[in-house]
Formats: sequence, structure tokens, C-alpha cells
Amino acid sequence: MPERSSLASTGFNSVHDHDTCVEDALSAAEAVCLTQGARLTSLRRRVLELVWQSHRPVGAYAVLDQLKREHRSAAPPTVYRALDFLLEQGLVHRIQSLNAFVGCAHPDAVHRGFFLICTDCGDAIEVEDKGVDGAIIRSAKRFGFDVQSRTIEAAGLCPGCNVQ
Amino acid sequence: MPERSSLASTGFNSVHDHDTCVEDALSAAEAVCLTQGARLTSLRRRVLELVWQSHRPVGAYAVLDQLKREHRSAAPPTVYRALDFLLEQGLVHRIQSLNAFVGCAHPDAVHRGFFLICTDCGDAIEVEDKGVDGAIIRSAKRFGFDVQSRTIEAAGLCPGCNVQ
DNA sequence: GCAAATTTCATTATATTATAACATTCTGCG
DNA sequence: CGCAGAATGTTATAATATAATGAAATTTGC
Repeated sequence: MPERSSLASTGFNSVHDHDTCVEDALSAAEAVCLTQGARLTSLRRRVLELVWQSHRPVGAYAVLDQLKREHRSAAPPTVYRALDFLLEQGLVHRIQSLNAFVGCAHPDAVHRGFFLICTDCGDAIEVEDKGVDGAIIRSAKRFGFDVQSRTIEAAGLCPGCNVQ
Repeated sequence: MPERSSLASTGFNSVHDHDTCVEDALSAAEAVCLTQGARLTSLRRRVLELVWQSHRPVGAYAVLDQLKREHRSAAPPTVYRALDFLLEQGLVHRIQSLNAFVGCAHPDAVHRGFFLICTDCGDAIEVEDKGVDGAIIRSAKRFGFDVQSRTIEAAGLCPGCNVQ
């Protein structure tokens, strides 16, 4: 049974303070929504913030548990609707192999990233790599397959957890 | 709501008869289990067969619905235990983006395949491509990340469904 | 400003996917 | 046979996600 309320941060890929990351992400989100004419309501903003409070992918119900503390009416649809909005805007990603969500590291740029997920500490980093995407597209083309979206997730050990 | 009992085949990548594929897969499964000293019981064999009766990924409960027709005591653990066994033996794969399962096209060989999943007809094909895997490994190495398993799934339109 | 239209959110219920826990049966083997 | 371990039966429940309906808030057009 996975723990459901671990929103603490570790961040094996941190280059700077995590709180700063979250602030940056929220600012970027405001900008994206302004550009798109999308409404980043306080509820949606708060959900984004909760997702961002960890480098780890967090489950919808872990977010819900947090949200309930300050928002009595919060229920599953509350969180799922907010997450759907954030997914649409490209502000969060879904990690299919974990049924969990993580803040998007590059919400303003078009990107085709993938995830490295540490099986030990649970942290996930989003990696940009045209090579991976290109290889998939080329491979698909050989079958006449028109790729529209990708799910690329690698599980393993991050440098911090991979001690000898 | 996805239909739960559509075990019919279409197979956009078929090079030969699908029934033959299933027979081949079952024979290969027997061989693999013999080699591994694993017990392909009639229940497990039947679950593998049900999974194979479609090129489409099938949900555990769709398999269960079928299984119940001939096996009154079948319950969720029945199917999940059989699927776990088949996954361990590399005889089926899990499609994370669909919470579904599909027969492995190459159960006897070590492989690092990925999936092309048609959003229209639902068919999935398993593609072998060292380039994709290599690109991921290289990318991970730059972060000092040790990759142990991958989930690579591309959704889009297969040639049959991608008509102009 | 104000009413209509639209979007967002609340609320309740339920669907879908997956596992826990323990009992029973089966199988291989000495 | 009779034991040990594996496989399956059985019941219950956990974890994830959505349906459906109505109320409230926000935007839009006038």
C-alpha cells in the first residue's frame, strides 16, 4: 500500500531551491493560462501547487487529502476536474505507471519529454530528448502509424539511491 | 466507458491468420514454461488464450467476464494471479495507459519492445526497436540514472484507421 | 446593470481496477 | 501414504476514477 500523503520534497535533480521551483511553476502557469485564455482559478492553482510540493508523482487522493484540510467541500471530482484542466493546459503530467501526477517542468515550451522514476525514493524527473522521440516516430512510420501522443516512463535508480 | 467484452480481433499488423497466431503463442508459452520450470496450468493457459483472442489490449475484468462463463468460481484474484504469472514469464505485457493486458508477440526472446496503440480501432502492436531503447538509456545515463524497466506506449492512428 | 449563456464547482452515487487475507485443494515427491 | 509448497477458492475491501444533476459564479451581449 503506497503512502498517500507524502508531499515532502527530495528532488534528485534539483539545481536550485525547490520552493523557488514551485513559485516559478506557478508564475509560468499564470502566464500560460493568460496566453491561452484559460482560467487558473484559485482552486486549480491550489491543486497545481499541491502537485508541485513534491518532485514525486502524487496520487489524486493524496492531493485530495491535503485539499480537504482547507476546503471542506473537496471531493474526488474536485481534484480530478482540476487535474484534467491542468493536464489540458500542459501544466501537469500524468505518470501512467503510477496512476499519479507531477508538475510539468517546462509548461511554456512545446516538449516531448519522458520520465525517469526512482523506484527507491520515488522522485521523478522530466527529461527532454529529441532522440527518444525521433526514434519512436521513425519506428512508427515504418508501420504507417501516425503517432499522436506518447507515454515514456523509465523506472530505475537515481544517482542518489544507486549507492554501491 | 470502454466496452468490456470485445474480444474480437481485427489486427492491423496481421501477416497471417490470427487463430494461427494464438496457437503459436500458446505453443511458445508451453515451451517457455517448460524451460523455466514454471507451471502453465489450464487456468493460466486459458487466461493467456483469452488475452490473445484479440490484438487489442483487454482489461482484467473483460477476461474475467469470459472466464466466468466456463469457470464459475472465477473472481478478480483468479484473473489477476494468472496475469501476474503470465507477466512474470513474459507471456503478456501490461499496457499502462489503458490498464489492460496484451499477449507478448515474442515470448521466447529477450526484448525491449514498445507499443503502438490505435485510438480508433484499439489494436496494439508490439514493436522491437533498439534505437528507442538505446536513446532512453543514453539519456538516462546523462543523469546518472540506472534504468531497470521501461514503459513506452505511443497512441495514434494505425494505417487502417488513418484514412484521408 | 442585467438577463442569458457558459463555465465552474458541489454533491451524491457509483463504476472500474486491483489487492488483502485466509481457507481449501491440488501436485510433486520422499 | 502423507507432507510441503504451490495453486486456487472465497470474501471482503482498497484505490482509482467517473456519471449525473443541480447550484453558484463568471462571462458575454445588449
